[in-house]
Amino acid sequence: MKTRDKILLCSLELFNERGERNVTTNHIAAHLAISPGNLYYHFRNKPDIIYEIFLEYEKLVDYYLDIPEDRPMTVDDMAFYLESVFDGLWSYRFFHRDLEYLLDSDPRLRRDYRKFTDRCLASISRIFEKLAEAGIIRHQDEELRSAMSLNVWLVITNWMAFLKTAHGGEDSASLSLIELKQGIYQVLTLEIPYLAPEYRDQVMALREKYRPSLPESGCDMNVIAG
Amino acid sequence: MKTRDKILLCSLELFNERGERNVTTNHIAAHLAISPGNLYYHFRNKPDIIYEIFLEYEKLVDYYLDIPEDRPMTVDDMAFYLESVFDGLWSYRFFHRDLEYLLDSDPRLRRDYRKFTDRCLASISRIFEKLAEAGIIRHQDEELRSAMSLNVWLVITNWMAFLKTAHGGEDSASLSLIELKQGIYQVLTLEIPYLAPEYRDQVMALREKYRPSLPESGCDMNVIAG
DNA sequence: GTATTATTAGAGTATATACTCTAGGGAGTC
DNA sequence: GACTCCCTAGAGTATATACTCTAATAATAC
Repeated sequence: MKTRDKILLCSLELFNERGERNVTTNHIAAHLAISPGNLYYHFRNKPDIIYEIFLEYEKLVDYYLDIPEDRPMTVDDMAFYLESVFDGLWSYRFFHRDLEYLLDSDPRLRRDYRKFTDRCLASISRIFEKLAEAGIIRHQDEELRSAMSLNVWLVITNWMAFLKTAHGGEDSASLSLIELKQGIYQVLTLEIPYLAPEYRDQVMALREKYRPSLPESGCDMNVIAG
Repeated sequence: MKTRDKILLCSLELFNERGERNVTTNHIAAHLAISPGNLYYHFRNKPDIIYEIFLEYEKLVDYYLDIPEDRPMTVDDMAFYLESVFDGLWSYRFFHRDLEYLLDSDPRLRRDYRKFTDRCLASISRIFEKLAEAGIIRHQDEELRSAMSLNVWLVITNWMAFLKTAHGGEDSASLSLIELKQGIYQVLTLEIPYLAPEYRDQVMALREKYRPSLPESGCDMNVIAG
């Protein structure tokens, strides 16, 4: 593997584990057993590294949220979207943690991230539309659909922060993908009142699969180090 | 005003304006025209300052979310709760921005914040319960109510981050209380399907008051510096 | 008054952080 | 061999950051 790619991979790992704020370029170089000079040969600065990682993240989520327009949507599709998005969120979990600071440090990233959010919201809205076309949920007007999509986005992107701050162990590092995916339970909660009766049981069964198993909070049991 | 209180007030202002990460103890001292030694006479370290500010924030929100148990709840009460909570969020807006880092820096804060979240969730859930008792929304079972409360909490606490990252001007500082309160629109969106027919129009009218007036995104018009 | 305590100034320090600069190694080509 | 190009090492630097230390001043108690 090329040094440049090793830097990106290692940075992502360290950022995810310790948070971008706690990872310096010197840490990254040391972890790879290369010199700082070497790292700065490949990247002009830290925001450049982060920007490249964002491009990967963006690409992944765009791929996941590609909506096939040649066939109706199924409940399985919806489950797949949810699983995928939470997978992406997990793989690049450092990103949403320090998002505001990162965007303040890099105008390019701010611009791109804004467009990225817009695409995600549009995709979520389109998913709702296609779920309605397939008779899985009831039709909603455009305005309600976009407000709902935004709520779904807020729940998805904030679920991890909630887990890290309100639940779990002594530090925010202890968090597992399993717990993260309990966010799917929360997202499906939003859909409940809109479900068509014919599909209600199926979706409720899906939701049940993600029901949080841990006690509400204040307990460190069963927390798996991430 | 006592130096100690001045330090707290100035810290809060600077944190809110620039983000905790961008404000050093030296900045705070300089801004108050006092010496670093003086600041450290009053506070052992930076997390101590933040902890004290959190205690104020906690006290304010606890006060706002006190539920009167001697009378039924009204739609006006609900509006008041929403307005109040977003006011609190605005006054201490630095806090949720760097929450994860702050909690990692101070175990005391982590513990207290967790309990604080639990109380907020319980209050939200109690509000739903009382709204149902008053016939404003339909009754829901305990499990759905707590999942809904959690979604409300996620939307409330993440709405500001969304505005700062996905909308608005070139930096996350440009944000107004007006825009923030459009989060109320999002919260009320969650309640729509549960509204009792008799109250539907009233709540929908309330919601309409907070409808976002700005174009969806990618536009810098009308953004008021905060 | 004096003694004591609370408060303040301000220089100073250890460490960290992002980043630079120079020198050079290794591989391919002529 | 010499030239070039890509890559790397590693010492070094300017700045920032959180915090300390000492001495002096103001307030209060007796």
